Amino acid sequence: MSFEQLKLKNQLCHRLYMASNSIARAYRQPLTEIKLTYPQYVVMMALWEGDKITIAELIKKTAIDGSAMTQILKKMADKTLLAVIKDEKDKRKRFIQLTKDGQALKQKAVDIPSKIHCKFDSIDSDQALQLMQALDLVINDLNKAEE
Amino acid sequence: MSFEQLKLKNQLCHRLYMASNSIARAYRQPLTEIKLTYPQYVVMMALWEGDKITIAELIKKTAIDGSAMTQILKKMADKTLLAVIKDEKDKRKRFIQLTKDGQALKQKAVDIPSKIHCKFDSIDSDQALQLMQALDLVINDLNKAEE
DNA sequence: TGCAAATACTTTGCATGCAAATTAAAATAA
DNA sequence: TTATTTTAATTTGCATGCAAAGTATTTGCA
Repeated sequence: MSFEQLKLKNQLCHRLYMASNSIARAYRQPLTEIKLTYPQYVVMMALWEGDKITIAELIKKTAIDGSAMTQILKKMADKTLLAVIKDEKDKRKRFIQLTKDGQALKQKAVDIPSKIHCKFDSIDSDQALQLMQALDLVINDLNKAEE
Repeated sequence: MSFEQLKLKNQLCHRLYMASNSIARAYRQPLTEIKLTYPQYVVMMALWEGDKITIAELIKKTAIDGSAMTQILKKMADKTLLAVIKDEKDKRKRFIQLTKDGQALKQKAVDIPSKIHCKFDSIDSDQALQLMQALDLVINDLNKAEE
C-alpha cells in the first residue's frame, strides 16, 4: 500500500473542504448586507420555495443538522423572518411559516446568485451543471452508505 | 430577474455544502478509531508530506483558518502528535515538528483513503479526477476574487 | 387496554470556521 | 535611528455541524 493516496493534492475530500469554505466565504459579504448567515440563507431559500412545512421536512430539504436547525430557527424567529407554529393534530410537529418580513426579503436576495456567479471566470454554466451532477453522485453514494 | 436561481436545486453552493458535510461525516468513523477529527487529519496529512514547516506554511497548505489552527495544534500537541518549536532567528515564527507518535500514526491512517474510496459506487477514478479539477477551478476563481 | 418502539424536536458538549481585535517581533521608511 | 507598517500568531465572540442524551407524543402490538 502506497502513501501516495495520503497526499493532500490527491484528496477529493480536501478539495470539497476548500471549495465549500471558499464559496461560503464568498456569500458572506452579500449575506451580511441582508443580515443572514449562510445556513440561514439556505433555510430562507427552502421556505421561499414553499413554507408551512414541518421542521423535519425543512431538515430533509436543506440537509442542515437537526440540532443546529433548532438554534437557527430560534434566531430567525427572533428576527421576525418566520414563525414556528405547533401542529394541533400531531403535537410533536411544528410548522414553519414565513412572516411578511421573511417573504419580503426574497426581493433583496434575488441578486445574490448572480453576484456570486460573476466571480466564476473559469467555469461556464454547462460546466457548473456538470459539476453539480457529479456532486449529486458523491452525495448520493455517501448518504446511501450511511444506512 | 427570475427567482429560478434562488431555488436550492440550482445552487452549486448548496451542493458543495452537502457534499462537503457528507464526506466529512464519512471520514468521521475511521478517524475516530485513530482519535483524530477531520481538520486534525488534514494537518497530519500535510505534516506527513513534510514537517518542520512554519504555522503559516501549514495554514497555506491546508487552507485551515489561522485562528482555528492555533486551537487545533494545541490539542494535537497535547496528544503528543507534534511539537511547536520557536524559531530562534525570527521569534514571530513557530515550526511544527511531528513526534514519533505522530510519524507512527501514518501507518494506521494509510488504509483510510481506500475505505472512503470504496463508498463511491457511481464514480470512477477518472471522474473523481475531473471533479477535483473542476473544484480547483472553483477554488481558484473564488480565492482570486478575494483580493 | 397498556406498554415498548418509533417520531419529532430540543438540549448539551465539543470542535471548528471566521471576523475582528490584540500581541509581539521584524522589516521599511523617513 | 526612530516611527510606521507589515508579518506571524493568539485571543475572543459568535454561529454552526454533529454525536449523544433527554422530552414529549404518537404508533404499533401483544
